[in-house]
Amino acid sequence: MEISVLGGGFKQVITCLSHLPSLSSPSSSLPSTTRAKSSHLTSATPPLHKESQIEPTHVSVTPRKRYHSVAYKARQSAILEVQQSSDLGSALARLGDILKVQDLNVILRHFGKLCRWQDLSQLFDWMQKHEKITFSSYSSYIKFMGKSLNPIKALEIYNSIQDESVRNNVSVCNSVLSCLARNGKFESSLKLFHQMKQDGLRPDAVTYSTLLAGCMKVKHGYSKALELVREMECSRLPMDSVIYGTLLAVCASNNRCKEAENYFNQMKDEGHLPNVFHYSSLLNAYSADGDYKKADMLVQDMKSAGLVPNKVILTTLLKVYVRGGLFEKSRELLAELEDLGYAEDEMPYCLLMDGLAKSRRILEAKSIFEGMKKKQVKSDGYCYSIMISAFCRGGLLKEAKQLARDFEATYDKYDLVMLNTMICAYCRAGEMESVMQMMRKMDELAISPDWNTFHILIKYFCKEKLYLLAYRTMEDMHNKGHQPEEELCSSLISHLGKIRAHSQAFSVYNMLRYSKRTMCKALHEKILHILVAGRLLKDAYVVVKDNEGLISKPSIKKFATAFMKSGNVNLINDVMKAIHGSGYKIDQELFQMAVTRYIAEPEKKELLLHLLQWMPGQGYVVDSSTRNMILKNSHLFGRQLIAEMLSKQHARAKALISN
DNA sequence: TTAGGGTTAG
Repeated sequence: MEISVLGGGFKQVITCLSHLPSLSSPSSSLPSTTRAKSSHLTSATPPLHKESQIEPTHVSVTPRKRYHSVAYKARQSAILEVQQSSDLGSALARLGDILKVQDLNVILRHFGKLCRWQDLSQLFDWMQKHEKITFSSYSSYIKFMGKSLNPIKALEIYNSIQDESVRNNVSVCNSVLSCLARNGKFESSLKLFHQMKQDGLRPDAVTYSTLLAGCMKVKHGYSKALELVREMECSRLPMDSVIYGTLLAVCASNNRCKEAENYFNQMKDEGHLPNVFHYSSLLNAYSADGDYKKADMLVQDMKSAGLVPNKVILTTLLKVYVRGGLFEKSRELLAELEDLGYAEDEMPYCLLMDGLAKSRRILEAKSIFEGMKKKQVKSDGYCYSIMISAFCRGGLLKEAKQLARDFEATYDKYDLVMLNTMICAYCRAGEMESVMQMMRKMDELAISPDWNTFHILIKYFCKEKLYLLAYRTMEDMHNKGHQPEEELCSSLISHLGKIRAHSQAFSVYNMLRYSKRTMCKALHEKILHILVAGRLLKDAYVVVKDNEGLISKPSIKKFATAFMKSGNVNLINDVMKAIHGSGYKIDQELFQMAVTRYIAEPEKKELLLHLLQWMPGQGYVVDSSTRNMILKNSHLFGRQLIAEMLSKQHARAKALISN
């Protein structure tokens, strides 16, 4: 009955196939609607080859291919049997001989599409073992490895390929590169790409498209993308609409608004029609600087081209309006989103609330929040975190606290953003107990505060004069890979200095020093004072040595005096050289102190002799009282040597005077 | 006959 609505060709195929028991069953089990839908297969255009191999029942609808050889039918039936078998191993043992490589590839792709990773690997291993494998087997298998998030395995497979023609096959290479790029290993994929080219790969447009897609998620992605585009141009590979799409997305994610616009126009000039995604990327680029005039024009242009703005387009437009401070227009657009059923979750509301809050229009944000709660919009708590921050920002701490409590009562699940928000709210409200409670919760969930929250916590602890707690928090922050702001470090260093936590102060100084941030000069001097006060003279020496020319003379004098008095005697000469090197003119008092230390420790006589020898070369000579002191104790050092050195210094002094 | 892209919102 159903068959009568179909063309005669299809009817005949059904009749013909029904002779084969294994093939007739899937077809007859189709519901009648599905069969009716399949009627397009009776049209003159043959179905995709791909499809025909996976579903042999739909094969050969064109009259020319209506009848197949027995061997062909046997293969098709074997493909189905292997695909449906519950014991792949035995199915392959039974049917492997009938199946050609291309049949096995069909099965391989079938498993991949259905995410049957176990079967996929088992089949691939079998194919390798029986040497029934082609480059397309590798290409498909590696692609699916990438989808199953196993880039290491994919790379292993690729590296194990011995046959050079397969290794350099462009589609195999593209698969590997795509697999690395999509699994966040963009740098590795670029490296491999260069290696592949050296080994003989001739990249095609797909190769470049793959690599360009990787540029989206990385830092400096835009400049990398430009390099790739230039390389493409040099190889005379034409741009197509896919590549333009990728490029636009790269521009958008790197805030390259002007460039996105240029590519968009270039694309149109070359005759490629932009689709919703192209528009969306460009619109997203506009949203970065809130250019609502351009955004409006673009959406208009899109409509004239016959495209209907979808949820993403309209939400992005809302973002543009919010960024541009057009709150009235934003409200109207939000209403439109609601009418279209595009505001079923909290996101568009949050966008607007956040924008209002950032413009200090807290009460307006609050009214949006209340409106969305009244409408019972689906929320996972994000709107709470926005409003709690908003209340904090507006100094409405009571409201913030109340909302935090509401949130705690409604949701028992905390996520990173919420915990950060709550900690910030409680810090602002001065609720130490609640802050600690939230921190414990973070600990339990193995979540760590974000950069901003760390700052707020540290500032809060400083305000409460809990400097050691602030220090431990900063240490934690540093260990988690965050770089604290210089100003915060500087103030914590001062506080720690005041409570005589000298080594902790030095540790904060070092966190800053070994980060890539620039440091203001005064900080070196500040830490130097703290270290000197704490008698951490060796550390102080390192600070002086590492910051030649950045420390004032009085500070150097203070340090040097402290060092000569009680620093490590073995480093006295080094300190002399360091302060001289930083342009400080060493005075007699310091020399006298140094000599006194050496006299007290005669076993260090080599050091004294070294100092005396070094002095004249730098224009220094000992004064008479130091000289007398040395002479008085010269038996400790060897009279002859001392006499020689002092006479050298004397000669130098005379020369200096006559000059 | 194999490989490629993409949108919003922490």
